Amino acid sequence: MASISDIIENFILKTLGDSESIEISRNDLAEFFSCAPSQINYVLETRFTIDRGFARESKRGGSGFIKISKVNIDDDNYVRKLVLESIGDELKETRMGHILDKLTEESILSKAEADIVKTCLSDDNLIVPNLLRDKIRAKSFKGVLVNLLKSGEENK
Amino acid sequence: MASISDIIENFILKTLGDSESIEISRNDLAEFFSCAPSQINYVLETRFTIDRGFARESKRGGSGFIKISKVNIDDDNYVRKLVLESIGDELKETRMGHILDKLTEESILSKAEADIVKTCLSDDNLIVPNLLRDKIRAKSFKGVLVNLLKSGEENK
DNA sequence: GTAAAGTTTGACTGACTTTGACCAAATACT
DNA sequence: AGTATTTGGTCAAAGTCAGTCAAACTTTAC
Repeated sequence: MASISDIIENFILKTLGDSESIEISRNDLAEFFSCAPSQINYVLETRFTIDRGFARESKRGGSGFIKISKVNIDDDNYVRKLVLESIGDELKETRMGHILDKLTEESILSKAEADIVKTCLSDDNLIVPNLLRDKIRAKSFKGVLVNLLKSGEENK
Repeated sequence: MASISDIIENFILKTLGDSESIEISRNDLAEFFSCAPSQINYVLETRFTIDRGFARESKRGGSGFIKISKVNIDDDNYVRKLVLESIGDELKETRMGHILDKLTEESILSKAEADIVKTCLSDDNLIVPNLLRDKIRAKSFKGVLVNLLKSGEENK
């Protein structure tokens, strides 16, 4: 069964549709779904993240709003940023999943390729202590991304 | 005599029927059979394994689930043999390279896909002691192969 | 009859969700 | 300006699922 959070996520996605961005009212949405306002934040924080290709802005006070926009990526720069800044020395499975989904959406990787990475670097398969797992994943995943940049370079 | 585990196994098999996959609730099932929830895990771990042609996914927390899907292992004999017999518990980088080349030759994998696996599971990236490295590689690589069988099944 | 293998149980852990009390910022109205 | 009102933000507690592991029990094999 879908949770409220899932339902709200889908509602927002649908509302977003093909638009580049939308503005919502946190309180209105919360009332519409009969949930706590902070539930809206929860949905935004867990589903409309940078890794999944969204950016958020908001304003408080009278006629305040929450704006959700799609991040449009210049391929190389997105990947480069991931490698150089965003990922760091540790990477959790969930976060890698989101990034891979985004890369697939942007046709930087095929779904088959993304699935391969997910499998290779899953918690299940990386049979080592937790912290080390995240470290290996970060290193390996960045390796894949760097290769991506390299092979992209060849086709120019 | 049929143990509870056998009964649960049959129940799941029957529920699965001709479907490619089903989602169950661990707690509901446990309550239905008046057993400990972990008994469900036991059934899954002993009966719905890769070797028997099943894959599992799950989510915890509110509206969590356990998803069981079929994997057809009988189909592609080469890959199947690799998974079940040939690879074993350890796999050296060189050998994996050879296998991947073979898979590419046979058009079971694209070169890009093979390269991704090579990168993910290279000695360079798997920053752990040597023996452990080969173990991780064996497990991860077999995971990739099983997924291959699984997705092969979907395209029919 | 004993050892090994398979099964059952439950305590503990971890992941995800929901809720509400309290906080901070921006506007609207004196 | 100063204060009330209207937003949204944060955080922690409670709730809801599934995972793990080891001890106890049962069946099977020898």
